[in-house]
Amino acid sequence: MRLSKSFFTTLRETPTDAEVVSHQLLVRGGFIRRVATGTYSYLPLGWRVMTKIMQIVKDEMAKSDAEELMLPILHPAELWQESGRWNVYGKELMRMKDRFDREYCLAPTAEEVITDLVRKEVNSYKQLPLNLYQIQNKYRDERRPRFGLMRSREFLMKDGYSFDCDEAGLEVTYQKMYQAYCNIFSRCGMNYRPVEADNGAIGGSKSHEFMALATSGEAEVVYCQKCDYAANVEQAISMRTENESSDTWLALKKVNTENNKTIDEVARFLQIKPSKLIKSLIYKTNTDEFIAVLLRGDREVNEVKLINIIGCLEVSLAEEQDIVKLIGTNIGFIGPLGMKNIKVYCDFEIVEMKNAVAGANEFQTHLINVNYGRDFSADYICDLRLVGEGDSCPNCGEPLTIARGIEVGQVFKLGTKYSESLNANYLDDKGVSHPMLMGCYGIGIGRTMAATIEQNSDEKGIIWPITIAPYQIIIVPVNIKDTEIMNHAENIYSKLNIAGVEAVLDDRDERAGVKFADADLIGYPLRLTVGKKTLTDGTVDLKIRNTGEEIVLALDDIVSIIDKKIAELLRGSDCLE
RNA sequence: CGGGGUGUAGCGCAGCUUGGUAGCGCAUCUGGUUUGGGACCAGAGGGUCGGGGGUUCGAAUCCCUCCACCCCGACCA
Repeated sequence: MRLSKSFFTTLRETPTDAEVVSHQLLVRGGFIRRVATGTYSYLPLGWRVMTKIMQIVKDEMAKSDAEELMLPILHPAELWQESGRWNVYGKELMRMKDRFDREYCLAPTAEEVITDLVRKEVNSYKQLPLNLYQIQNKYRDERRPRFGLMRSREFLMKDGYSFDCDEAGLEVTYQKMYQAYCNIFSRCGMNYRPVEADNGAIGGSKSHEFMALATSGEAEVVYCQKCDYAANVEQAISMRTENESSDTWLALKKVNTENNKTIDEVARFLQIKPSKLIKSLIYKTNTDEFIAVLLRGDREVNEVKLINIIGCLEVSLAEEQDIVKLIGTNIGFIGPLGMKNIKVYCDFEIVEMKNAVAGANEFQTHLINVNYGRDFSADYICDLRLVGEGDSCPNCGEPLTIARGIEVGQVFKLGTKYSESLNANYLDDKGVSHPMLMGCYGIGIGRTMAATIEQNSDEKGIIWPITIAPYQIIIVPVNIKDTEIMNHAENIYSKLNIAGVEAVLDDRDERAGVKFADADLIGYPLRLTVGKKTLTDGTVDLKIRNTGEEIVLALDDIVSIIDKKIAELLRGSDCLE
């Protein structure tokens, strides 16, 4: 490609509406342009990167026996009603009607359509397993699209779906996809970590997310530096603390705590640690049911765990007026003793606590020497706490670390969730009908591109890993009006093309400084400068973007040395974890 | 959906308080001089001041109302 002929523009200034580096650099470098909130056009440069990522995906899918197909974006409401998700998915589902008032949605994911396809075509165990995928736009009416390509309403996603005869088969497929995803993100030069994840609205039994580690990430990841434990904080568990003391139960006592309501206030007032308190919270579910949650004073509730345990869709802290009506006391003095007409969910740690402090369900009053088993009980004892930095790893007991991450991919075991609701069955070798075991596997292509930039940039611009760079090398003739220099540049350009190197020639009538600045901004891994030295010494300068290293090359060595450098960079990206 | 903020040329902004018919830098176009890290000189083009309504002799500026966009808050690729 010659830049003079290319649809290519860069901005000198950072657009004010872009907050994170990936968004800023994608816009400044002329990779994307916004069309409306959460929707973007991909300019030629951006689309080249997207295509590179897709090619890696396709390559790894082919190696894992997954076949590519193409499903529609426009889905009829009937299929979503059949699976039950038409009502469950909520406002994120983009819904529309045609001229006859028939209802449709724009696909946020495609379990319904693929399951419908497979149930009609597959009857026998002999046709299984199947692993199918597509790469196509998806639509989610996000509450708040932001950060450019990181969270948009329309986005390109690779979504794959597998169909197996039984649990064992699904496990094999799942592991294959897991490995394929590791390969894909490694080849994209990404610093990522697979973590245990919640299944969320898609449902199913087992799931891993692939997190690109980045401070701008919206997700929190918990991991152990000693062993391989890693999980989304929503899902993370920690080793249960042992019974801290062998204290004997003391007599229950009531104390006046004046106007001290919060855990910190009460702890300070009574001169005890927050961990000696029992935190009592009242939640309201999406079906307007109230429940109580008991947690150690220094812990936070993991609402995702709570939702999964209750089996509802949403929870929120109850309003004070509802609490007064229900419990008979104000926020700040709620406690587990004498709680009636309300289900109590109690964290494991509460059971271990000795002589704790809790609200007395009485204004300005707390109870001391509260003990589980003697003074109160709960309807459910379960793990409800949000894991924090320094908690013990559930596998090895070492302190856990928390980091931020961008979710670039996720693999799910769906089991029979969709095959049962949509009747996707097969006959086994005895003629008995069974529902198929499904898995689904997604990668955000644009998000992968953005996450790569979050991890690879400097003050000058992007530093693409060579595997997904829009071009491998840019040739910069310092002055295009000097025909000798231009002849050399053209000559080198065509030689590199013949050698199969992805090269771009900056033949714009610009000063060298402008071209260098643009090359740094775009992030080409290699840059070759052709100038006066080429005429006098017969040499060109090769600059490596990620190291800043500069090499002087003789004209005759260009192709061989560049081949070698590219091979080196390719090896480098494979070595990343 | 709440809270906060912004809309003036392709991009970044000033002007608005105190109404008088729009300006700066970059980019673009023409000519010239330059040419290894975002050149210089001279000239030029480009805006229904987010939309609509109102007040006024007169509105970018004051009032009303819509709209768009961005940022912060219990969600997903």
